[in-house]
Amino acid sequence: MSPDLLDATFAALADPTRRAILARLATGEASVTELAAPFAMSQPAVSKHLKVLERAGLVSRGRDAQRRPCRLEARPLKAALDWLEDYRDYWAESYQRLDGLLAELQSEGGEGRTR
Amino acid sequence: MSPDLLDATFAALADPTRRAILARLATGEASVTELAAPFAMSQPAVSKHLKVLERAGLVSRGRDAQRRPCRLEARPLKAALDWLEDYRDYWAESYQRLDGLLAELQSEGGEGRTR
DNA sequence: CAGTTCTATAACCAGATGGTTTATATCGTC
DNA sequence: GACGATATAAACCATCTGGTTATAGAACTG
Repeated sequence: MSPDLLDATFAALADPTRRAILARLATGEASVTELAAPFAMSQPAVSKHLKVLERAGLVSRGRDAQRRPCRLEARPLKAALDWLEDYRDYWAESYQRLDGLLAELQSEGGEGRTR
Repeated sequence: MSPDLLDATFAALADPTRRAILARLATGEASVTELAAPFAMSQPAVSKHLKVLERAGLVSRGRDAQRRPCRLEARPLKAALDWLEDYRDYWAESYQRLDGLLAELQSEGGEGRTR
């Protein structure tokens, strides 16, 4: 997976408002105003959060008259989870068995990116 | 788990440099300069990244003479993974069976936080 | 067509982030 | 005690983030 998408996904998840939005969307589609209702913040603020979620591919949007219903897209969540799975051995069992882990990690490890 | 810790954990993971550092630490303890070597950035920049990881509880540090060896702490990774697990049903199987999910999500969903 | 509702955009602001360079502290060695 | 190596801290800067208010667009309703 492209690192940039992982970046965007983890960044999107690093905000409690956005996690709450995802939680709400797990119960079904919702419009922007429906999503904004529980929060003590303006509607444009929620629209911005939705854009962040959209950029990460976590939310897609439809069209229903003047409403733009939001739907949860879980594929990036799976990618994030897959990344985390590589570290499962660290809190499980014997703190050993990191054999298969290394090969997987090296692919991103030696990048030398500047940012 | 406290939302702030989840915030810090996901935010820490949203940077490829920091993920690479964690990958390196999965192979064992390392000093700051060892960690900085693969990257095209100054050593203080890496120290800053380490501070972010430390704040998220993902890295702990020891003392070995003038070296401050870093060690991976995976517990926050488990917390992040646990959060993601709640959405597993979304990419698996039938896109149904979200029953048990709701109760779990409601705890964070209705916060109404401002930031 | 006028008004209302839903959403997006623009302009602005404070604070965080990610990097830099320079300086300072800590520790072992000679 | 001076030097070299390791790491932190400080000051600075550009950009991003998360919020605001105000405005504009898009689509239904009377």
